[in-house]
Amino acid sequence: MNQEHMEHIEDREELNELMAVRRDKLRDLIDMGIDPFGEKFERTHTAREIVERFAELEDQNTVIAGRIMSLRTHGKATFADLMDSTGRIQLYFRIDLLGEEQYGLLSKVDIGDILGITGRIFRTRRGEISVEVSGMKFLSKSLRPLPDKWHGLKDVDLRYRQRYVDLIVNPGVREVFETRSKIIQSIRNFLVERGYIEVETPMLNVIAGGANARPFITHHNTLDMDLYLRIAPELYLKRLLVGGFEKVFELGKNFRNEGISTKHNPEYTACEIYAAYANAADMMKLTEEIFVHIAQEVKGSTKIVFQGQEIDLTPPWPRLPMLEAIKQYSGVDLTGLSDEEARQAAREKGLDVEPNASYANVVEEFFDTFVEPKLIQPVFITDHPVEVSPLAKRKKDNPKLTDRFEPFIVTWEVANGFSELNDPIDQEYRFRMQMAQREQGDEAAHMMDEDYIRALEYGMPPAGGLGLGIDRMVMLFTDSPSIRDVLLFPHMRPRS
RNA sequence: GAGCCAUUAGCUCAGCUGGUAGAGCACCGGACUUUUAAUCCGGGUGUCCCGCGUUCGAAUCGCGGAUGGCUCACCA
Repeated sequence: MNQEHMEHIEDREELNELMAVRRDKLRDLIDMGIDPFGEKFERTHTAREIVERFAELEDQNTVIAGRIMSLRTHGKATFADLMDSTGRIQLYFRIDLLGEEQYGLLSKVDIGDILGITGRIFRTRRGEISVEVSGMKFLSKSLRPLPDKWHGLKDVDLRYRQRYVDLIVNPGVREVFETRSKIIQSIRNFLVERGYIEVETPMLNVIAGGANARPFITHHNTLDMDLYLRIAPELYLKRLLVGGFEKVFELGKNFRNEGISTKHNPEYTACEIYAAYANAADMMKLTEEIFVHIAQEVKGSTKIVFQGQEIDLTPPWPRLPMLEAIKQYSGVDLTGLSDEEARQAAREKGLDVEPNASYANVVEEFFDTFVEPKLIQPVFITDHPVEVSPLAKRKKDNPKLTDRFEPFIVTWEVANGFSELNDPIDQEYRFRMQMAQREQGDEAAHMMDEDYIRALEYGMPPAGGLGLGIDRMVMLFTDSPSIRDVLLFPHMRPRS
């Protein structure tokens, strides 16, 4: 600890009283020759182990470490709660056991300090499993006060910006992210066990393809060229099917330069899965299996509760063609209508449609207005119009529709899949249609990807593809109403 | 991007029709050797989000701005 360091401790012009007091204690510890920021510390138990295995551990010595979450001083005895990643355990300090000097150090301990503790496991008169402290070591002095021990941190702005504090004081938050980890791990295990190979494809793209979305633009200095952050890995993964991989998946982030909402974050996690020689029907079954697998692993049941509603994930989920869903929920049959007829039908139902809206636009509008808000229990919406599905195979019996599906749960689209279009000639035509839309101002329409067409020209096996929205799945399984609750550091505007 | 709402102590929140800034927790001093939202006695620690305006006087009223939440739009 050099002179400069010591001077910085004094440098507290900006500090409020609470922080100044903590720095005084820090200084006192240093003056006593105690390092407030200790080193590697070997533990013998966790808080949870001590509680769960108390019968066999009673009266034994233990070495534990964690953060002090509360202090109750009673003169010559003090109680404290120590929290580690497994839970809390009570500490009991006595002056006659520690001696005056060691016991006196407690006056330098603040809520939030990280301590290493040696002691004997016992149960207090009131029945609380505790550790009677015989030795303590400062592992990290905390220089900022923690939020209210009872009310915690509620200000959502602060919770997201200072997630580290949120995690310390709101125990449920850690559980959400533990569940998130479990979900991702169980998807990975599920796919690997079935012979899928996990791959990584570029996130810096020359062409942002595989989805309809506006991309972020970045710049490569030495190449002096702009690049896009990927909006989907789809086109790369299907190049791998051309190359001979038959079952691949990628789990990672996509970046979309779109609005932010309770269901949208600019960067989000998706899992895309491709299986050669399969089709949309196979991928729907895979979707059901994955959801059931996760539900069993994290909930132990295929019935879950989301915001008070019971959701039954037991397969099979109904398959409902989009036009039938619209007929069912709006009473209007849009099958086979011309653009003008479709616009007329929309106006009759009081929908606001652009004068040049296409049939596909009208179908989407009907779906979003009348159908989507009703889709609470799991259902596959299938057979989307070809115009909004530029990478999906057309249906054999109706080339205006595609062999595509989107599962909906609690009104959210949680995935998207289809029989992959492997005809390079039709694919080139579809890209041209997309470019026409682009020219009409649709920034989210596909860009032409000549190399992808070239890949298809070598021959891609027929395949089924599936993209899972991981964040929404985590929301569903953790009963979280906002995507920000399942992202450790959701995107926030910087504070001035 | 639009509408509505919020922003007061470290945290959670009161603060009426404009009149010297409040509580609980936390913190500081004191008492207390099995407490657990420990208790008891004493202490209020503040850029009332920022700026401008109205007024004798603004946390409070008006205008502008910042950040956040919700709804809508774009999207997954």
